[in-house]
Amino acid sequence: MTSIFDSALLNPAPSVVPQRSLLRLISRVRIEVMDALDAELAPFEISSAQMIVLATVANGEADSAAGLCKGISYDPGAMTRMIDRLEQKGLLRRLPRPDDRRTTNLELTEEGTALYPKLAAAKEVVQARFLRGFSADEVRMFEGLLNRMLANR
Amino acid sequence: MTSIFDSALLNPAPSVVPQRSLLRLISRVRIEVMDALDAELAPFEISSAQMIVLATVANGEADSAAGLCKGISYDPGAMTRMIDRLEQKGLLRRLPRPDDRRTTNLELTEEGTALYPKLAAAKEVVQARFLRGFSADEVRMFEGLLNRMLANR
DNA sequence: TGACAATCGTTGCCTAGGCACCTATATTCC
DNA sequence: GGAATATAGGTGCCTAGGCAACGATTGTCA
Repeated sequence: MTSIFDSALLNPAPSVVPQRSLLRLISRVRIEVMDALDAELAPFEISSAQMIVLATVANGEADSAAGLCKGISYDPGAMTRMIDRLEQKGLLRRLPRPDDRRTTNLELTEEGTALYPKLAAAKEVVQARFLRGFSADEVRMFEGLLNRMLANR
Repeated sequence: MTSIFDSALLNPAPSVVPQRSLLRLISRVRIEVMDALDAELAPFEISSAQMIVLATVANGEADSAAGLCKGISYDPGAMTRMIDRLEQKGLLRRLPRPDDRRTTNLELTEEGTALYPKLAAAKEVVQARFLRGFSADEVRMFEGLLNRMLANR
């Protein structure tokens, strides 16, 4: 699950040329992390993208397609098709909402509910792997720097 | 130029829910940075992906399609078409290489050479914007943490 | 109330990367 | 030298997201 944007801003030959640009470095870290996550999720036949949706619903951060789109910056058309796929897999369910007939509520099926913890565990495995050797302070500092970048947006 | 993978690992409603996961945070930072870069490059009608290729060639980090693919983790088929596009735009040129007829050398055209500094400047603008308020030490530390993540891969 | 705007989900079309496969050429190694 | 292997680039097919447009529904407000 790797696009040129993942490796964006030039990833010189892996670990040959030193990363000179923070932007490059961030992109490169992201691609590595995501590839690792995809590999970790492969046994479940779930893509990162699908996990995102399932997790967002599982965590109660969204209960409709529109909510999902807002929450994770996703195209509504793409989301329709994404939900189709997850429904076909039997992990997610669309429910009519009586008080607003434009919207359909989303909820995990029993199967989806059963699967999700395994997906979340896979994510934790990947995260822990990449953070090997980081102290709690370093993780906090890292988060702080990333959040400051976001705030600068 | 934003995919769900960009926002991967759940980006809760922007700046509403605190980012709890480093993975999320990295993905979110990347998407913001890339969106900003795309916006900055828009006047030149160049995508981030195209800039990556141009920059890699301009910096002498690759001079063939295969070199580009290795350097930035890109699919050969996609690269063929990418180069097609850049050639159509008159920014890049394919040249036969006498000593290896499998390969075609790549080089920027005059137009490409003229354009590239503007693209590089756009990237600097974006990077500087996101690093506002960072001390040199902080940038170094940030790079260090990212590189340690890569080393943990 | 009734016109207008906003929202929700969907669809069709376009773009673009991933993968499998192919041909041509180079390299390796017996 | 010659067969096997590797590499370079290209093509077709598939998937999937972005965008524009649409119908249905709901909200706004004059």
